[in-house]
Amino acid sequence: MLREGYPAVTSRRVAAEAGLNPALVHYYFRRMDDLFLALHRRRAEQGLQLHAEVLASDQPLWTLWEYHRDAQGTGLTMEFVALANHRKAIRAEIKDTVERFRAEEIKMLKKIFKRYGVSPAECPPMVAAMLLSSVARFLAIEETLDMFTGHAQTVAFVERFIRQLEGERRAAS
Amino acid sequence: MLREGYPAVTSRRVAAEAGLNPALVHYYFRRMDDLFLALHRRRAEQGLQLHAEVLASDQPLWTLWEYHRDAQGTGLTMEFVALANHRKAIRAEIKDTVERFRAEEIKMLKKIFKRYGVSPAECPPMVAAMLLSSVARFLAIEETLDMFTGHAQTVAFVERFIRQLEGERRAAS
DNA sequence: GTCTATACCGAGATAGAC
DNA sequence: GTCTATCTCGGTATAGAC
Repeated sequence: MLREGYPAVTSRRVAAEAGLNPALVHYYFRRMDDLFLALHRRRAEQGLQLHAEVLASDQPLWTLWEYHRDAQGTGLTMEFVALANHRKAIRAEIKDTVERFRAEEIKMLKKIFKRYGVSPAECPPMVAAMLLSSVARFLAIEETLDMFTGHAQTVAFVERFIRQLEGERRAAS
Repeated sequence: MLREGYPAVTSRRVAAEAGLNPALVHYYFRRMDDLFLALHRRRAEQGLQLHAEVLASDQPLWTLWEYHRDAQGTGLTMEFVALANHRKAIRAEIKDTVERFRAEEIKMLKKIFKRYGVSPAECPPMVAAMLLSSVARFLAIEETLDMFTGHAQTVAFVERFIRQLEGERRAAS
C-alpha cells in the first residue's frame, strides 16, 4: 500500500504475501473494502496510543512533531485519504477518524500552550495543529519523490519555535 | 482524474467521454503513460503562465497564495505525485517539473521579500515557499473530504502575514 | 479454515478492415 | 483517422470439495 498505492493492494497479492490462497482473503474480508477498513481501524487504535504518549511526554511538542514527521505513517494516511475520496463505502469512517484525531490534537495543544503561557491570540492552538500537520505531511510527500531541497531549513524553522517553548530536545522518543 | 483518481482514467473511459472508440486512445497515445505525460506537460505550461502572472501582479504574494489555494489545481497535482510514485516510467519527469516550479517560486519570493525588506534571517524565502505550499495543499486535501474545521482561522493566520507586507487585497485575480 | 475451480468483468494493447 | 474484433492479463467474487 505504501510502496505502490492502495490500488496495488489486491486480493491476489495480499494472498501471495501471506503465502495463502486468494479465496481466503475473501473468506476473512468479504469485500476488499472490509480489508481496508480493518486495517484502518487498527491504525486508528495505534494512533490513539501515540497520542497518549504525546500527552505523557515531558516534551509534548517535540514528541508530537516527531510523530507527524514519520514519513511512513504520513504515507499511509495519504493512501487512506485517497481511498476515502474514491470509495464511497468507506469515506465516512475515514473522514470521522481524521476529524477525531484533529480534535484530539487541538485539545492537546490547548493544554500545552496554556502550560507554556502561549496566548491564543498570537497563535490559536487550532492553527498550530494545522500548521504542524501541513508542514510534516508536505515534507513526507516530497520525500517519497526523493526531493529534499529546502527541507532542512524548513525543519529548522519549525524546530526553532518548538525550542523556544520547551528547550532542546532531550530524549529520543 | 480529479473525481476518481488516476487509476480511473482508463483508455475505455477516456474514449467514452470523448464519444470515440477505445482503440483511438492508443492510436494517439501508444501507452497510457504517454497520455498522462501529455496532460502533465500541458499543465506545466499553464503553470508557467500563472507564475508569470504572479510576478507581473502588483500584489504578488496575494496572487501566489490564491494560485496555491485553488483546490482543483492542488488535487490534480496530488494525483500526478501519486502517479509519479507508482509508475517508474514517468516519475523522473514529474519530479523534474515539481522541482522546477519550486525553484521558480523561491526565486520569486526572494525578489518579493527583497522589495518588502524582509530579511532572509527572519524568514528565508525557501522556507516561505514551503510553508505557503504546505498549508494550501493541506487545506485542499481536507476540502476534498468535506472537512473545514479550523480552515478559516488558518487562512486568516496566513493572510495576516501577507497583509502586513502588501496590505489589503485589492483586485480579485 | 483452506483449497480448487471458475464465472465474470474490465483493463491495456494490437491487427487489420474501411 | 476511425472503426471492429480480439488477445491476454489480472482483478473481484463465489461455489463447492476437502
